[in-house]
Amino acid sequence: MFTLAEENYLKAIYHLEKDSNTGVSTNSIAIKMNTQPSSVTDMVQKLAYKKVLSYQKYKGTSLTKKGKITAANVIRKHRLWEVFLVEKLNFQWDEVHVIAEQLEHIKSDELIKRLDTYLDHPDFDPHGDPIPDINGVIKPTEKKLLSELKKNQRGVCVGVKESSKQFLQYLDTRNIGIGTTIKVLDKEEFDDSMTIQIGDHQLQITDKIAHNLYINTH
Amino acid sequence: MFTLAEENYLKAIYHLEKDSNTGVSTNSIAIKMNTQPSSVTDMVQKLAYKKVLSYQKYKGTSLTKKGKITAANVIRKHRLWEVFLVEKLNFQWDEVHVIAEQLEHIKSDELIKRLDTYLDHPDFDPHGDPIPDINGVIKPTEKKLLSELKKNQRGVCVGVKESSKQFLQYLDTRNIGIGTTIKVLDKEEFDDSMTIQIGDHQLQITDKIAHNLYINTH
DNA sequence: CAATAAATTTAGACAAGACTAAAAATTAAA
DNA sequence: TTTAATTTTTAGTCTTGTCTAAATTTATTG
Repeated sequence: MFTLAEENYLKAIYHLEKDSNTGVSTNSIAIKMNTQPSSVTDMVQKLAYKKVLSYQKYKGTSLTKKGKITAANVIRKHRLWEVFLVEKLNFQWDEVHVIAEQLEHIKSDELIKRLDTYLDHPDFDPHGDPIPDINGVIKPTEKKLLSELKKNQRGVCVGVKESSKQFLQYLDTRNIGIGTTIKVLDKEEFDDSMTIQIGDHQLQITDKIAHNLYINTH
Repeated sequence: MFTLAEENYLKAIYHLEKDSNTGVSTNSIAIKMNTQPSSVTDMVQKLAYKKVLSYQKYKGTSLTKKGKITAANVIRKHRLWEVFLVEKLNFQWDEVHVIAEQLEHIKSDELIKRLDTYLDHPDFDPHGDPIPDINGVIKPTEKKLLSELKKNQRGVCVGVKESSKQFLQYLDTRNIGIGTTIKVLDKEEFDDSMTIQIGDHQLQITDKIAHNLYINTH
């Protein structure tokens, strides 16, 4: 198993690899981890020995399959705990990161299995980021306008197109925010209005609203 | 702030002090912590410097007020998490200790405050042990037979007087076990039978049952 | 393409927390 | 009350993860 420090390095490298596509440099890891490059070199050599990443001196690193799965599992835990903190303990979505950084290192497969069940197998965390499955797989997601969703499709709100005060206020009073899960219950052909489900209550919205909300779906 | 290791020492010393009343010896800590006496000496000197315990060479240690509060807070977190694991994630009471040992070190006062609220301010953990309040105070508890409780009094099941197979099976089928919270809804003068509440359902029991269940109350 | 700049690694050190072996203090016992 | 046994502490070492400073490799640029 992996230490707390090792897990944090794996997570950082996973994220860096994700949005760069090339090998991850020592310096970029150091910046992300808020540490010195020399510390990164030490750790990276240790992790290479443990076969979770491949490494050549001066050439940067990239995670092996084992490394990716391990990292994705830490991220899975992080995001599930975030859902718990927001959905059950009523934290705001922007307050949970620091606490989830700690909770993600709790070691118990059974705990995470039960937590996932308890939260009803969420697909996204409160920031709208997808939650990897137990095998580290993240189903590909698409960012769409709510208006593009079909009847019975579900997704999570990840942003707005228009950001006028009035619109944001509209969303706020209806408890729609980043991370909110929305399901399309019905679509009216006539005027493109929709009936949507938010939490346990329904809402009728016009197509103007639906055209200005970005939704993540699988 | 305290490190994980420091918190574990404080917790161990707190427990040892509780059931001995005298100064705590280096060896007893070593045994409890599953470590070497020399390691204990090192740590105890460090903790003395931090003013959470008083220490004289060769004379053993005892926690200061600050030390006791710190230890009790770790125990508070441990027990609240145990309630969460059993009540919300449906773990068995004997499966939760190891996981709670990890969760007790999560640092966030707000988290614990909200968890406590979410669990409806429980007084006892699933083993029947009392949960200290935020100031580290444990309300004195009394172990009574269920039959001694008055109407509307609450308590938590901590053991049985009779332990025949039939009785244990009776309890099992009615979801009564160690840690189960029981509230007396009504007492019948005529035959000393009781109506009690367990979770969200009610149950009628005879005085024989009530005379064989030990209950912790405040 | 040589020289300078930037990135990376090595070497050596440190703090936390643990261990072993040996020394010192305390307690028990003959 | 002197010896023996037990407990506790000290001294020195180890591992993990970090750091600084110096050395080395790669990249850049005039």
